Parts: sequence; C-alpha cells; structure tokens
Amino acid sequence: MADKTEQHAARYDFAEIEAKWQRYWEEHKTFRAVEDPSFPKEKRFYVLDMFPYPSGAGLHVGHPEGYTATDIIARYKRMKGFNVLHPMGWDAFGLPAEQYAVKTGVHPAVTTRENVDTFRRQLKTFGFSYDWDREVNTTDPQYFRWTQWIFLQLFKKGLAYIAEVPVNWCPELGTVLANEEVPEQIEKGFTVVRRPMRQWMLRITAYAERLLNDLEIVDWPESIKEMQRNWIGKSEGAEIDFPVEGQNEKIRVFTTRPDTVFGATYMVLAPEHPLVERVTTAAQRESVEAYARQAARKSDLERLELAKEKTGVWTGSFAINPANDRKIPIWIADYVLVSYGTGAIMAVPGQDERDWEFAEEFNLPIVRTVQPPADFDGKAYLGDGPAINSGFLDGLRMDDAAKKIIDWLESKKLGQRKVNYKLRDWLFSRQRYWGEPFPILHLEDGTIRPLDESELPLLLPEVKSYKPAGTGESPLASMDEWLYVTDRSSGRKARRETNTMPQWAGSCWYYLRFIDPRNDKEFCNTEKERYWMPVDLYVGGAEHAVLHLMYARFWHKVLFDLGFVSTPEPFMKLVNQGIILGEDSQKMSKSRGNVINPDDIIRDYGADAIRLYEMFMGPLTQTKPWSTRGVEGVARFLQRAWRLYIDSDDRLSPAVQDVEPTPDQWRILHKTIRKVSEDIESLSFNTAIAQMMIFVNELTGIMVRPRRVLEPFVLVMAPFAPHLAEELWQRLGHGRTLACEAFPEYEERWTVDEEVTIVLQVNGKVRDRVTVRKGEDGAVLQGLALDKLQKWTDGKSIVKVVVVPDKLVNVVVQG
RNA sequence: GCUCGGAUGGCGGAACUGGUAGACGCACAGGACUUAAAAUCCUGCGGACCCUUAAAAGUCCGUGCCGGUUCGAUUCCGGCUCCGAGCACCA
Repeated sequence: MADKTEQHAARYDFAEIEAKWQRYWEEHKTFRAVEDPSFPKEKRFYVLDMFPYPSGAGLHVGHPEGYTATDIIARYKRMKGFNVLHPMGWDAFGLPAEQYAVKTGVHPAVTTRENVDTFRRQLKTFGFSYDWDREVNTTDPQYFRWTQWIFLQLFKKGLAYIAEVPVNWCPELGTVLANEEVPEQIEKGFTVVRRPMRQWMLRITAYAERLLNDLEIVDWPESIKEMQRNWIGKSEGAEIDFPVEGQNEKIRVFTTRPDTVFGATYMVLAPEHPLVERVTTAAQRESVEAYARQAARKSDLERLELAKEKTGVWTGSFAINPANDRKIPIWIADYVLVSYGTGAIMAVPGQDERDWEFAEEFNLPIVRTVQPPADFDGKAYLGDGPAINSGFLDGLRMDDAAKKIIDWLESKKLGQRKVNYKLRDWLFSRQRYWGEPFPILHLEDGTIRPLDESELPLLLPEVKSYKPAGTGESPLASMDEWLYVTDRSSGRKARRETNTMPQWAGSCWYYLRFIDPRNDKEFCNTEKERYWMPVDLYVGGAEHAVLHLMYARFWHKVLFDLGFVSTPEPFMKLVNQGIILGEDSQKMSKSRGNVINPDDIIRDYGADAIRLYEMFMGPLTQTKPWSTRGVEGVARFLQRAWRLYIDSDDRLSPAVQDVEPTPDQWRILHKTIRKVSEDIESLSFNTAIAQMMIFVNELTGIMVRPRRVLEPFVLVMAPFAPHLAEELWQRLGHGRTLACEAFPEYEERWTVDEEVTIVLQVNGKVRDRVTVRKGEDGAVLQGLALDKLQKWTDGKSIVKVVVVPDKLVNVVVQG
C-alpha cells in the first residue's frame, strides 16, 4: 500500500511553473540558433513548421499538433548534439484582413498586427522552442522587399510575363482567382466566370520536368508526390497535323495514342479554338456561334455537373486524316478543353470512351484499330492488343505501332513526338490591396520597366477605400499620387502596376529568410544558406500538397539556377499531420459548436498536458477526434510523474535516494530510453508516451527511488513536457536549463530481459506457456514442450516440432 | 470513373523482418480511504460456452468479407465490401 503522503500529494502548479520556464527561456535566449562552424554539416538540423496565416480567430487545436511534433524533434535533436534551427513567422498577406478592412475601414496592417500578437502570445504559452529572434512577417516591408526582389529575378530570367488570358473572374471579390483557388471560392457561394484579362503569369511550366523528376529525391508521403505528379500531368505522345479540306489550314492535335490514328473518324475543336471561325461554313455559322456562346457561359461547376452528356455542333467542313486520306468531319464540343494539348483532338471512337459516346450521340462512324480480347463486350477498347484496320501498322502492338507511325509522320512532316503537361503557367496577379505590389512600371509607349533594386521595397500606398476599383483593377488604381511617377531612367511618365501578388508569394521563400532574417543587403546570405539548407523536416497540413509546395519548389529551383541557393529541393522530408476532429468526430466548426480553444485547455490542464495529449492521441499523420477526457488522462500521468520526485510538502521526496538501482529498475530505464529515442526518430510520439507511462507506473509505489534512474528519465520526458522536466531538473539540484543536456543513451544489455515467456502450441494453437532464461537451448525447449503438451498430443502422432528460440515451440500432430 | 490511404474491444489506439492479438490511455464496474463527496490508490474489463456458492482453471470464436500460401497470418498473395482524401471529359 502506498504511504499517506503520496496519497495526498499536492498538485503541481503547472501555471506557475510553465510561466517561470517560458520566462527563463526567453531571458536566456535558450533556443537562439547560431551558425557555429564547429558543428559538422550532418550535425545541423533545420526543422520547420508551415507558418500560419494569423487569422482573427486565433490558434485552434489543430495548429499545435504539428508544432508540438516539430518542437519535440527540435528539443530532442539539440540534446543529441545537433545545432538546430527552429523558427516561426507569419504568412500575413491575405483576403480575410482585407475583407475586414473593406467592411470596417481598419487598415489590414492594424488587424494583422493584432492577430500576430495574439498568435505569438498563444504560441509562447505552449513553450515551443522557437528562435523568436528570427520571426518573420511576409507583410513587413523589410520582408516583402525581397519577395519583390525575387520577382525581379524571375522577370529578368523571362519567367514572368504579361498575357491576355482567360481568367477566373470573381465579381463578388472583384478579383481573379488561380485555377487552384476556384473550387474553394465556389464552395463558399461565390460565382466565378471566365473572362479574358491582362495578367501576370509565371512560367512554372518551364520547370515541369524538373518538378516532376526531383520528386524522386525527396522523402515525402507517397500520396503527396502522387498528387503533384497528377497535377503536373505529364503525358507522352505525338502532335499530328490534319489538313482542312479545301483550305490552306491545318488542325494540330495532341494524342497519347498516335497508333490509333487510322481510327480517327472525326475531329473536335474546343469551342474557344482560334480556328473555329475559319473552318465554320456559312450554313453552320449560326448554330456554331450559339453553341460557343453557350459553352462560354457555362461555369466550371456546370461543366462538372453536365460532364456526362456529350454535346457539340458540326462546323460544316472536313479535315483529311493524314494516315488514310479519308475525309472526316470537324465538330466543336465542350468536352474538348482549349487549355489542354492543342485544344483540338482527333476522335477515335473505337478506342476512346468519350469519343464513342459522342459518336453514338451524333451517328458518326466508328472504326476499331486495336483488336479487343475475344470476350470483350464493351464499347471503346483502350488496350494494347494488335493494331487492326490500320494499314501498315496492322499486327503491331501499341509501342511498336506508335513508334512506326511517329517515324512515318515525321518523315512526311505531318507530326512529331511530343510531351504534354497538364500544368499551366501560374496566374500570379490579384486585384487586391493587401498583397505585395509589383515592382514594375508601365511606360507610355507600352514598354515595361522593372524597378531597380535600390527602389525596393515598393510600399503599398495608404488608400481611402479597400474596395476593388470595380474596373477589374485593384484599389491601388485609384491612388493617383502613388500610381503615376516619372521613370528615373527615361524621365518619362509611367504608371505603376496596380496588381498585387497572390498570397502564395511570401510563403515561396520564407524558409530561406529564416536563415538570415535581418539581412538588408541580400535576401539571404549565401554562406548561411549553405550552413542550414535544405530543410531537414517540414511539417504541415496536407491542404498545401499541390499549391504552396509546388510554388515553393518552383521558386527554389529558379533561385538554384541563379546560384542563390545550394540545393535543388528545399524540403527533404515532409510530414502531414492529421486533422483533429471535434469530440463528436465531426470537423471542428463554429456552426457545429465543437471547436476546442487551446487557451482553455492550457488554463485547465497546462501546456505540457495539451502537448502530451495531442501527441498521445494517435499517429501524427492520422485524422483523430479530440477528447478532453483524454487530456485529463495525460494530466494525471504528469501528476504521477511529478510525485515520483516531489513530496506533498512540495520538496524533493525523501524516497529519491542515491542508491544503486535494482536490475529491474535499470531495465525499465534503458528500455524506456531506447523506445523513446527510436520513437522520436520515427515520429511515433504516441508509443513513446505509452512507454513513459509504463516507466512511471513501474516506479509508482516503490519506497526507494534511485536518483540514477529518475534523473535520466527527466531528460527523456523533456522534449515532450519541457516545463515539468525543467522544474524537476532544477529541483534535483541542477543549476541551469536541461535544454542542452545530453539525451540519455541506452545500454543494450539492459534493454533485454533475463527471462522470456515461451509459447507452447499444438497445431498453431496456444496451449501453454513456460518461462525460461533468455537464450535457452532449442532442444531443451522442445523437451519441455513435449512434456507440458502431453495432454494434447496423447494418442496422436507427432509430425513435426517447430522451435523458435526465445519465442515458441509448435508441435504439429496428426490423428 | 481513376489514384492514394484506411478498416483491430464500448472509444482513441498498440503489435519488431509472419511467432502470446488488444500495450498505453479513455470510458465503465467493484473495492480502499472519507461523516460524505472530490481527488488519490487497488482490482477487473473482446465475445460465447462450460463449471461453480464464488473464484481459479478450461473449451470454442474473434483483427471488414471470401479464398489461398504456411507448422503458424492483424502481418504475405488473389478476389471483394465499406469508409476517407485527392483528381476528374487531360485526348
């Protein structure tokens, strides 16, 4: 039975202790990172969180999940002798602050500052070991001058250009949206229409191949890599020219199956295709134009819903299939997209399901060019059977046929091999106020002059209204005194670019600014960059799988090509933390009323408890529901751990003694060190915590608790529950923070038990167990087993005995 | 439709390269302490059956479903079902 003092031990005062150590770390700058050259490259560790957008709602419990994981890693690595860079900052440009400004007239900078203060205060209450001296904010002119500077590098390299492109225009927001942003806004109830506008584009397509290939060299979740691969959408095939009958025009198509060209029985142009007008006959003009108008009006959403039905109109003219010189009709249909390939297809209904449906709908001929399997009863067959009805390709399989037809087309100058990507250039401008202004002047003659580096940062002007100008331009367009300037070099009048950059811009390179955040000569010092890069571990939500992670990789590669950074990829290892659901297992939302505020949890249970709980809930990468009962559980564990050391009178317990630990105590300690170290390395924090609980359970109730076991355990807990650990460390008589103490090493011999339980099976069923010393001879085990298992083997013949030392004996019998 | 994940007690989850399924925690039940409650501590806790005053012991079933490989399968293979995420007329 436990003694009286233990039963009535005082609760440890987490509020006081946590505040005390947070103050200590801040005053001593415990977690400041310095580029100390005495650390070899492999002993430097850059662990990064996806920095948050500081919303007005403050931190939710989802934020600290990833942040706690990286903090455990950061603290652990420091204790393992690494020089650790672990920074935090704010991705603070964005729509919410601007929309708030439109409503209230409060400058977004003011809102942003307030929100950042809240976020910072909240994060500090978790005791995260960030180097706060490196804090950055994307809306700080000293930050975005370098965002503008990088844009200038892109511009000079020809990777930024203005184009008249069909954009996704959102009238309610008064801005265009990137393709990637459209579904989200539609979901919110906004309308999005297609409309051509002059926009800044970034030539990300120039990097498509490298963005695809370099996925091989990063350690990312397969699902994220796959999403990026799909987004880039590489496909190999051929472009083929189809002459238009009776006109000096040809229609170029892209196909991944050039081997099926003999089966092309008609052609389809996207309604927006530039050749539509010229190939349309007078008789068909009216219906073609009506169809094109209707297609243009369809929103993406409608296209999605109507995806199943095939519609289209004949243009009245014909093309010539270059493979067999047959005359085939030219149609327009919205199932062909102007934005992919050449915006035109050769339709091969025999092999393509969509073409098959269309051909059936409009009674167009269908010719099979690939032999389907004998039992095939479907419609379009896309397979790799031998070619049929294909002239000189007959009998060849897909790959050979494709090669032969491409060679033939190339020799006749009718087509060539072609690689195509789904990836489009990045629409980079927004008609908003709260973003980085482009460092660009438009001269009267239409030429574009980039600002000089010395003219950066180009600040946002103060405006009277944050509303978009309504003309499709940003609010900046109404600020004449800002807008019109005299160009320094030419002395001519110039107008500033009124667009601002999208929110993604600042997050494309922030991980580099953390390396050298106060540098006013360069965006990042080259030597420091070489010191820290690449990011060793990057943790954040899966919602950034394609956008942020693709854009940042793109900018990084540009900077790499320009010699500004030393690694081809920025983020070597990526981990997506899972979403935390409400207690009702539903997504947390205000309307459901199931939102958990971390401030409340810290107030009631302490920062160490919420940290520990969020790590104990389950695997980091998994979606899992919140349980405040669960928080109570880990809070109880922390109390029990505390009471191993501290008595009810709040002093070091007399049970903590300088005595030699028993072998069992050595074993539980070393097993714990081992399990926790290995689990931290593999980010299996939940099982690491389970092991710490086992340790505490085993030592609870023991009257004499050796210091030589308790002290290392404090260090083991430290990455998870740093406040509690620091306090215990101090009370054990240590003068300074444990943050840089060496993490305990385990001794192999203490991680194995002397005795093991051997399972005795008959025909694979467990019948008995026996405890023997570890390493017991197999023959002895077999003898023991046969003896113990007689009851089940009597009267049967023993076919075989399987002996696995230290594990089991399985007796196989018959009869 | 395609791609990628996943499915284990009342719940969250554990299980090394095939070798004791259910660690750890939550909930629940019983008990100790208390005038009482809270807190704390101790014990039990997958299901069915058998037996018994009770307990122990025992038997069978059990990791989404069906089948296979194996002395032995949560783990490997084949085929399905359901759930989640992403993509979606990409030629």
